[in-house]
Amino acid sequence: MITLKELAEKLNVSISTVSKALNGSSEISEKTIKRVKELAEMYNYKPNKVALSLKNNQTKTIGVIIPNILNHFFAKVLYGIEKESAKMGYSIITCLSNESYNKELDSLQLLADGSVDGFIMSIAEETQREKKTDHFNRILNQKIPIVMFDRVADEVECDKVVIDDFDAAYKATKQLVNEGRKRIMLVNCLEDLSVGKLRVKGCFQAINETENFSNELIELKVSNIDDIEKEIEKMMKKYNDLDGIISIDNISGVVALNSAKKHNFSIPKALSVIGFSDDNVLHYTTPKLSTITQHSDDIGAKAVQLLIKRIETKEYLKNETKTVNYSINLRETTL
Amino acid sequence: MITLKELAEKLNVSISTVSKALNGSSEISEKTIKRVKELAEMYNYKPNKVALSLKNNQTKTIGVIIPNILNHFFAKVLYGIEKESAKMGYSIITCLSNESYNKELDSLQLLADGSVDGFIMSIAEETQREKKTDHFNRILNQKIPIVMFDRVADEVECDKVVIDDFDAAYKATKQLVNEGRKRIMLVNCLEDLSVGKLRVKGCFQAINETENFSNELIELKVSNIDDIEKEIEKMMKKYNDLDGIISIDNISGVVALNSAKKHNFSIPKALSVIGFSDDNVLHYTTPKLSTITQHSDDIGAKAVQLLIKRIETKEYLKNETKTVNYSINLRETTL
DNA sequence: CTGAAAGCGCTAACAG
DNA sequence: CTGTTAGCGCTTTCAG
Repeated sequence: MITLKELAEKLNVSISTVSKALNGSSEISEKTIKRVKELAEMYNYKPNKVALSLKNNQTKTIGVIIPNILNHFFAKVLYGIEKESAKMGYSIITCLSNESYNKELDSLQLLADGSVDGFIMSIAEETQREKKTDHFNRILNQKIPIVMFDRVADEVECDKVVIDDFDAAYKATKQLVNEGRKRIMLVNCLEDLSVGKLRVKGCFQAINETENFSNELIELKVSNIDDIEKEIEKMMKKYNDLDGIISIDNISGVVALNSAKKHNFSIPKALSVIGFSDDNVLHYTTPKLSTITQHSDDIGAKAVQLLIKRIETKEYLKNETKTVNYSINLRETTL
Repeated sequence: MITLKELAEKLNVSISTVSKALNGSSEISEKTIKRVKELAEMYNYKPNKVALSLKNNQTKTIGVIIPNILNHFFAKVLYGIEKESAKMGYSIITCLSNESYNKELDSLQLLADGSVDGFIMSIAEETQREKKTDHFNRILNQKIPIVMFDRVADEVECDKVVIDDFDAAYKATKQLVNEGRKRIMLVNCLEDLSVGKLRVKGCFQAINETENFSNELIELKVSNIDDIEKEIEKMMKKYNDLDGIISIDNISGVVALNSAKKHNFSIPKALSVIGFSDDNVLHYTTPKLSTITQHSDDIGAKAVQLLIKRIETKEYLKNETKTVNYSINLRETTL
């Protein structure tokens, strides 16, 4: 890596002349500019990013904190974040909280030492369960903006990107009701999460609106994802007249579908299944699972746009919450 | 964010005194150290990372380039990389090449401006198909170390982390042969990749070793992952006496299993299926898929260890290739 | 048109 | 024990 100083020496001009020439300043003669640029090209000069960051007091880097990268939803949001950031000339530093409050806290503090210009994050499960928010406010007080997506904290004053989780779950349940399903199982692995609560509310709302309460919603809460298959099978044995399943997370819809097949439910004739997800699960199921599709990459892209706007305008009041569209894809597991 | 200078002013001492006190230098009196540390604590002083990077000429940051984050294998490697890096006090800047040579090139050049101390990467499909390696050597010439994993370029002199792909595929095929399978389909979606070539070789080796060539291996090459289901089904119609399937990538084993069930193959009685993967696919299949398990997080961790060793010893000769163990998990789709 | 100098935040050699 | 100074690589104001 060659520096301005070294270029200056080779050219017998001053450092500042080289700097100005490279930036095409009108203070410098055409001839000098050309000479400088040629040599710079030859030595493949690139301004040192760290020095620029120090000088400009901005790193053009975004800190991203993901609760669980093995969840396809978050992987796809990250995909969206990276793509949009690159387009806007920003890099991303990625930290994984692995659902731990302490790891989330560490990551936030670590990167708040001047490493990043702002954060994009989804809150760790432990943090939401224990309702911790002080660490967010400390960062915000340092004038480092945060954009939260998916799992957000309403009490924290920052930008947010979400889908209308209540409405999505409501519509999905409504679909089952309209198909004439009477005994619907709600598989809930997201009990402690903000999104989970909204989705459950949406499901119950749809059921409560049915005439003379003829429809039943049986909620299966699963706290440990590893138990999910066992728990679902238990329910299928207990309620052998199930005719609908709605899963509000990324995985359990697929598991429920497989279990239902194993128990010889005819799908979708006798039993409908609908899950949350984006499209990748399609590779894994027959028949193809009907889903609420979240457009996770759009969520990531929107978060980047909000954050960069905030960084570049330095406008720290008036927070925005952007709602990204979802879509309902009825495929082969609904009527 | 408070700076040394500001602390110094408040304390009426010089900047260097504050710096030394904070670092517990023996040059400074106990009393001053205490005074300084208390104030620093109070104002939550943290040394500016960018300034440190500039001074020390090292960023404590690793550039990670991933071809496809939506592939669970890479997500899990990233998980391993992040975890190990954090443990070692490094951050990671993540770029996604999305299998594109240009994006890979851009990411490499972008971060080689002093943003990172080294790279961990797996090569983009396009790069491997077109056999491009110059861009790696340019980075290496700048004395920035690279560790490649999974998809590696043998011609490039750098550290590498792989599994014994040949052997893994060989053993998996051998398993089917030993079960008495005679007509085995090899599903190959990795035709252009270094790992794919090794695995295919391993499969054929196992077949060629059988007595009087009684076993047949039918290779199905699929270049576009979206066609995979269609192509597999086509083969199942064409060869209705298939009795074994080996898939050398992460996804197609599951797809093949689902298709086989749809075509009423009795599994594993009439047909065995074995795939590459790590454990997540288990959530998605009944019966549970037998797999070659790659321990992807170990691959990531090993890569970090190699890279940091290289960074901190500044020893640029003698490259290492580490082979990470795999395991064969025979579950419910093999005898 | 070109150069000297200051400063971003920090460390460390050297002077006092 | 404390302070001054130079320097990491760069931009930018100001002087020439």
